[in-house]
Amino acid sequence: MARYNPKEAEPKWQAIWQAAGAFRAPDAQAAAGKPKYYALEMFPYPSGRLHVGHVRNYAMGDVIARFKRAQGFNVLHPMGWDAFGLAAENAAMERGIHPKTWTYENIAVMRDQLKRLGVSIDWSREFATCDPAYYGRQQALFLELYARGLAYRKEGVVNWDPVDNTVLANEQVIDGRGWRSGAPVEKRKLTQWFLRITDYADALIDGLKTLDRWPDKVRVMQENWIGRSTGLRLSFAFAEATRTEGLSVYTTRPDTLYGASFVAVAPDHPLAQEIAAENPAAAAFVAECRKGGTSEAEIEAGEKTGFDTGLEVIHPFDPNRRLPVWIANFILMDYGTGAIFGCPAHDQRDLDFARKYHLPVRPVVLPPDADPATFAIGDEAYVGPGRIYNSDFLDGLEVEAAKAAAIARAEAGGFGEGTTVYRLRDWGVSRQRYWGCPIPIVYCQACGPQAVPLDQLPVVLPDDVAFDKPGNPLERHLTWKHTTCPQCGGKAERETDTLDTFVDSSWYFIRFANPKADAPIDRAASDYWLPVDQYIGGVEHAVLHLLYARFVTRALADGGALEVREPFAGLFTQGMVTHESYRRQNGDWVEPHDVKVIQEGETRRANLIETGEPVVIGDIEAMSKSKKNGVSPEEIADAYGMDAARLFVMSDSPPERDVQWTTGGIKGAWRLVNRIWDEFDSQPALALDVSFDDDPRAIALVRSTHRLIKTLTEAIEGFRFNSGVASVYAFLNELRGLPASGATPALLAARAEALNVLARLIAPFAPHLAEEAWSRIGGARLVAQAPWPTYDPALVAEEMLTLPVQVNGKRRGEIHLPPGTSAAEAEKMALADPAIQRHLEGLAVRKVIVVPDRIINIVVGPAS
RNA sequence: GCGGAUGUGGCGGAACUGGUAGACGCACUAGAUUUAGGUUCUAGCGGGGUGACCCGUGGAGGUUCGAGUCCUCUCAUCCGCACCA
Repeated sequence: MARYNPKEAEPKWQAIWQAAGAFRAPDAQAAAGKPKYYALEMFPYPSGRLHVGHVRNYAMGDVIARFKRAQGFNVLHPMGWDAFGLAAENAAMERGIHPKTWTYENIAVMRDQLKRLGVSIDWSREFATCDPAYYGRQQALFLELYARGLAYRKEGVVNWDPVDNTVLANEQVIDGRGWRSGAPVEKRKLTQWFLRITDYADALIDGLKTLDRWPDKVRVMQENWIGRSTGLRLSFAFAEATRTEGLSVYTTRPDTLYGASFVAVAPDHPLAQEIAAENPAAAAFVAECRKGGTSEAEIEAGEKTGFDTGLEVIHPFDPNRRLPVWIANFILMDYGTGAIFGCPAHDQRDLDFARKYHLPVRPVVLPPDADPATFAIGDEAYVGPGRIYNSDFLDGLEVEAAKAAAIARAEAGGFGEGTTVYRLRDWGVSRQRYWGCPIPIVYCQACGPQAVPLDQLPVVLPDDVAFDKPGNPLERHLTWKHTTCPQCGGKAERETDTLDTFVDSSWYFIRFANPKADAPIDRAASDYWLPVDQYIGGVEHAVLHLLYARFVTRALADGGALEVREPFAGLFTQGMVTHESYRRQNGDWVEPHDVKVIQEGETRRANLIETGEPVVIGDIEAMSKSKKNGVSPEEIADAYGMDAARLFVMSDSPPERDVQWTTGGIKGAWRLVNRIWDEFDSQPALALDVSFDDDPRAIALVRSTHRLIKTLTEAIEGFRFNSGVASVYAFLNELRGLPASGATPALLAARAEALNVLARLIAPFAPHLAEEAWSRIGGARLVAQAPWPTYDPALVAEEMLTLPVQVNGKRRGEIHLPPGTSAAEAEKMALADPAIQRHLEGLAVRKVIVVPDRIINIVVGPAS
């Protein structure tokens, strides 16, 4: 008996897998005949070290990959690096190390760490997005989008992060702050490159319906983000004859037009600007809005303020009515037309505004049971269904019908049209940073912007750059940006902005299909491997990365480069790894390995190991550098091995939920590793071919084994890894009750069979242990190459069932019978049971419900 | 405010399409081995009575022979979006 030694076994098997090429995905051409399976985890940013969250993420993907491989699929399970980004530049500024050096060194470290996890990756396909071989092809794709008008340049107001010194996409602004720096975002006017994602707004919404293996949450988030709404765009004519141009407003409630009591425009609206230019009071109000617009307190309070311009517009359906035109702080310039009509009775914001400025409130939608004579609006706008009244030609219509009628009238009158608007904006991809993919465009004085010819790609980043000053080093580089125009040969300058790193991650999964191809996309290879069958990562990418990737895939497919339109057929968003946090008396955070937790009965306290100083046990939170509550994979591997860590992060909570890292938990997993090993280690030589029938315990074991195959297979397929591991525990408890030696040949044979199956079943979870076990029992080749066990449905069924017997719904006894026993027979047995009879005394049986092989319920009443 | 989820022992969590609630693990208690500690093993472990009885899945109703599961209302927590017309 030897204790399992992961420190020896893990590197040993990793080397053997590598030598055997066990995880190499076949080329698409060679792959025919077998079904394919593409398992992918979101590739990491090479920050420099792996954390336990990564372990969980990659272990889950690995379970799927190994499982599918064993089931006979051609599995593609690649790995790469999302390697461009700001952190590298920050390192350059703080430590004087070149971003490239920093990045590739980090990659080397993390590759090593990943390999030590024992994840079954095809390393031959590895690449980093900062490899010129990758970003050069990305430049080619960008130019293709440019040629098709899907990439374009325009001047616009952009989100400027003053700390990171760069532009941010709308998706990267959270609560008015930069998603990385946390600094309040400023508005700036700049000329920027955009990708025309809005062209795909409908397709991206409609496509969500086909993604039935995506979490609802993510689909809903994307749908909300795109924010499609349908309504009416209509033009209000001004009462002032000097204004010939109408005021265009957008509404989703054209049915309530007769309830309009004012019109309002955003402070940034051209009309507001125009008025502000002449009217100091208006200018002051607009300035106030600008200032307050970004203040959180203002938004929180939600107070509506406005400025009456004195202008009036004519109601489009009733030329006799005039509506005042206001500038209002709650109107957004970048949604719809930046102008609205206010219907206070049926919109809460308009109501708040109307009450403040004493504007009329005129209800036009009558709730189903309300009396038109008495119905009135109080402090709450009525937004429910009903019938239109007070509305001339719309009277009597239901809301939806009235919308259609109002739109039809507006269209007929030539002053409006039914339209769809989106919240989604085009994707701004220019970043004023060095460490990113150069945008392959040059600007010529004579010819304007020109695409860099394909044969001049990649446009490579210069290495000799300095980070001693803020701003973009590419801008300051002495020679890099100076080039010639591909059109006229004259002097030209390169674009010095680089692409948002989310562009890099929008097609990497396509490149994995054939990362060596000359063309950016190998059509045959990507048609074979795509879509990704199972994508795994954190929810934090629900809108950003996942929406961009869906867009880019569609755009490329429309250009004929791809077959698939949805890149990720299945998405799984895994939970985080959390840990208790600890603080010293002075408030400093301390790391878990510096803390000793003492259990006294049911209470816990903690001390610093070194000084004995008591520390406060804090909240359970996501592991983070600032809270110092992280645990490094190295520490864990040293103490327990990677298999124990993998088992633990997958066993303690459902995969979609957070899991709390605890010492007790990892020790439990380590015990499991040893208990499994002990079973294999104590197994005598393979038993001979005997009949299991000779020993009832043997038959029982065979049945349990087959049941385990079924349970575990279904657990993996259903992403219930925690239940799967639990079933292994239960099986082991059963195995432990059986003698390993000195038993009947039948039992020994059943045991051998059980271990043969067990080694294969645990392989996805604890691959090194499984190999060690497999070799201990003389399994053929590697367990990584062994087929997934299948079960015999006949053996999965119990031989004997225990059915509860209820009397009036309360459990009063049980009977034992073989499965398939007839209802009549079961009823007879239940009624004959002495324990049951006791409860039937003096009562009349009214009804007996028998659910075969499940339960029996006897309904009784007083004897008549 | 809108949208999405989640509430089950001391803790993480099981329970397939309504059918024995608490699998499995952690922690805890007692005992055994070793004994410096840890490890390992055995037993117990929702609450109450402690006899084969009652109560129990956030709360209140309801449907059903039977509800953690379905319906209505309600409370709490978490997440996302947030003046989107």
